[in-house]
Amino acid sequence: MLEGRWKLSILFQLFGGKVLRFSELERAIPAVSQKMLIQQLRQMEADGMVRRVIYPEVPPKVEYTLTRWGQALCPTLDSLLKWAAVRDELPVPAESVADDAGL
Amino acid sequence: MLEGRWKLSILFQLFGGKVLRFSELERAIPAVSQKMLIQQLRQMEADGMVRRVIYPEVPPKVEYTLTRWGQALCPTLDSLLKWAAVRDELPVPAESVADDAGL
DNA sequence: CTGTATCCACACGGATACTG
DNA sequence: CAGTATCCGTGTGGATACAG
Repeated sequence: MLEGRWKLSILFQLFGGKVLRFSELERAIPAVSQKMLIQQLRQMEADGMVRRVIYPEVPPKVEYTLTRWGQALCPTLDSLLKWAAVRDELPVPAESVADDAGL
Repeated sequence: MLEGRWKLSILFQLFGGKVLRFSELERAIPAVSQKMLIQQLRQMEADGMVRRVIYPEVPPKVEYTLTRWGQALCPTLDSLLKWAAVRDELPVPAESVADDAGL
C-alpha cells in the first residue's frame, strides 16, 4: 500500500494535519507529474489514508488531507527514517568466509 | 532500500537472528525465483542489512543472516504491520463535497 | 547446492496534449 | 484549477537453461 514512487512524498507533505490543494501538492513535489500525483492520491484515498474534499466552485478547488489512520503512520515512518539514518554510522563489513567447514 | 518484491519476505524470514541457507530461503518463500532471491539478497547485503557467510565446501553452502542494523528494523516493521491491521476496523468514508463554498 | 546468463512480458512511470 | 487521455521508454521481475 505504500508502494509507488510518490506515496511517501505525499505523506510527508500531509503529515501534521496539513491541508493542501492539488496545485499546492504539485508545487511541493516539483518532480511529480499530474498523472502520477492524481493516480497515487486516488490509490491512497481508496486505501483510506487520504481524504479528498471537493468544493463545488468555479474554478474547481479540491483539498487533500490525511485521515486519522493516515496520520497514525507518522511515528512509524519516523522510526523508519531514524533507522535509515543510523546506517551512516556503521562500518562496512567485508565478505566473510567461514574457516570451519561446518562439520 | 526496502523496495523490491521480496525484500520484506526475506527480512521476515531472517528476523529473530535466524540463520538460513540459500535453499532454505527458497523453500521458505516458494513464489520467489532464484534470480530474484539472489538479486535481492545481494542488494540487501550491499546495503548492510544482510550478512552472507560462505562455507568453502563441496557441495557449496552459504548462510544468510541479518546484521545488527537489519535486526534493528524489526520493531519498526512490526509497528507498520500493526498500523496496517488497524485498517480493518475502520469505517469506509464516502466522497465528501464541502457545503460551504470556502469563504 | 548456489548461483549466472538470457530472453521476455508487463507494469510503472514520464511527457504531452486536451477538457470541464 | 483539477483533472483525463494517450503514447511510449524503461525497469523490474518471471521463466528457463546452464555452470562451478
